[in-house]
Amino acid sequence: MNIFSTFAERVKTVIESQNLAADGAELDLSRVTMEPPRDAAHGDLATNAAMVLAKPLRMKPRDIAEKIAKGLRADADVASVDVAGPGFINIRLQPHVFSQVLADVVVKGKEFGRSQRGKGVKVNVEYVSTNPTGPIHVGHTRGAVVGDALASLLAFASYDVTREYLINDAGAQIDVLANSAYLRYREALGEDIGEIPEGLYPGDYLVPVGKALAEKYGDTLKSMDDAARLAIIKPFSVDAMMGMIRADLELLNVKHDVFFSEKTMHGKGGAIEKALTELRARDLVYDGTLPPPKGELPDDWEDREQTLFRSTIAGDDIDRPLVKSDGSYTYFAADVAYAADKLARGFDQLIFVLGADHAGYVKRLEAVGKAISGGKADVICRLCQLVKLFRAGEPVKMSKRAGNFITLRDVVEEVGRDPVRFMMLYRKNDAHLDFDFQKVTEQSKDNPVFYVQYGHARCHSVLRQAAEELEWFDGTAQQLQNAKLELLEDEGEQALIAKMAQWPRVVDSAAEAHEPHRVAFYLYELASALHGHWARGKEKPQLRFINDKSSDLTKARLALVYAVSQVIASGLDVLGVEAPREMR
RNA sequence: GCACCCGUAGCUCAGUUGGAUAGAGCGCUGCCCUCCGAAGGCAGAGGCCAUAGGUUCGAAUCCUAUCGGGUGCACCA
Repeated sequence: MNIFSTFAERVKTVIESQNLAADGAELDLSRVTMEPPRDAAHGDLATNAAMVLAKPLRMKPRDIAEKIAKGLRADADVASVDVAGPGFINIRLQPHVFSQVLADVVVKGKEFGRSQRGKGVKVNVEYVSTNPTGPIHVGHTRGAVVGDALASLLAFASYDVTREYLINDAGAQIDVLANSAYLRYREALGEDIGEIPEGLYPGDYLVPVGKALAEKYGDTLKSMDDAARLAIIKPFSVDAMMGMIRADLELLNVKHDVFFSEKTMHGKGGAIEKALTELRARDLVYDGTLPPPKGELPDDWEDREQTLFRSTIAGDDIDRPLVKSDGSYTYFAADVAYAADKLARGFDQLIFVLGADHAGYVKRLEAVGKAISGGKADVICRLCQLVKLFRAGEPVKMSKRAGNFITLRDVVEEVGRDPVRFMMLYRKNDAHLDFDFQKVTEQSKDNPVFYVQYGHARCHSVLRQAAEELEWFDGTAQQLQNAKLELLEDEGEQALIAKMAQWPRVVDSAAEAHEPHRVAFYLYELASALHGHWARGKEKPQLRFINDKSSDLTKARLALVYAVSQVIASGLDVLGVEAPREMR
């Protein structure tokens, strides 16, 4: 039950029933919103309806507000309505409405808050997509977490979500990988390979790959010609790297449904060729020349006719080349074919979670999606800004020298999966983020991860305690479903219920804005409301959840505590963070 | 040179899609444990929302310009 959307609908019904427009014209009510007021003293709900309608109706906002208020007062769920400020309509609800919300949470548990926004919409979310040439670098951690959480958020808003990873297994970097692995293979056979030459990957992670090659093929690879050898080593190394990458992602609880190989689109009669032929027929691909880049000309600039994609018709700065001077496809050609493939699979939205260094690709990706789908599909790009690493306040230096870079695995193994995930989501994705190894593992209120998880654990601590102390309670939610929730009259209790009532709205708006960080901030607020109320029980023992005078009151409060635990757990689920029942 | 992102308390950041007196955490000051987890809570001080214009009933939010920080810029992946 989302009280904001239900009462927004009721306001609209009131407006329509009053025929405010003199000429009976249709009113545009799309801008009418229902929000929690900034100050809780104003009431439970506030709407801007009167101010939004002032202009089209050519009436004073406060006059409209009074009319709408009159209509709302007839609603049995409404306790009082005030018109305030420039024309806000503040609504105070009858207590039974909040009892209903709480009862709804108790019944639905973690399903409370699910939104129907995305019903019937097929969404593809692509994230991570790092090159399969080594372990995942720490720089990709944020995109991995944001992409994964965004996908979960959309799924919770009932979108039909596919989580996808593009394996860039076609380019020149795969040759480098194979050559590097070959070197390690020779090393495994007992050769002294000395320093790793410039231009090859020096990392230790290729040592086991070399050994595995030696075990499987003996020394037979050495006598082959380059082409034959590469044909064996390339897929072998890519598989090994992807195995490592998948293990890294699993460690961070990042999931994908589809791992899509770029290589499968190349070659004669492949997806790229087919896509380009088809797009040429639609005049989206043509042969032409590009204007030279403005400013400084690159040394090797060559003015030649090439195969171009008409991305400018959809807002890109220039049309983009599809074929390199050596006749092979550009990376962008693969992007085009890949987008065509996704669209052919029926996706309505293509979402890309990218690093900030890929900001330059946003326009062309959007252009590709728009051009190929004829404007029917949405392309949405979310950029993740850089993460700066700190250790106890000191910046962590990363040198690019051999093997001396920090990997995703390093970070997760040092601080744990939950702190990494939560902190990566505790910022707007396009804002810079400072990540301090020390701070994120601190078990104190300064650490939001801990603070929220502690809130969940505290709830379960109460439920455990109650199950021990009370004969009639066995700790299950079923026993709380008939609780007399109207007994929860304390302001702290009501504040908690009101906060939980916002959860469906948070899910809805976060999904719409593609901003999973809103969930993290909401959880912090909810945990804060819980901790605050808890402390009040210190000063006023009669507010404690377990009340020795009234089992009815105790039961209602246990229902409240249970509900809070469910909403926190539900939010943490979306973020992919564990909800522990006790802290250790 | 061009494009995109960012500029909010001393620090790190939110800000409900244009709404009411701009909010948290840290740090600072002063309080609260015979108590279901003090691993917590309460209160106080702290602001020209980078700057200057504009749009309107109303702007931190939208538009333009300027300043400052970041990222990227034919055929790389």
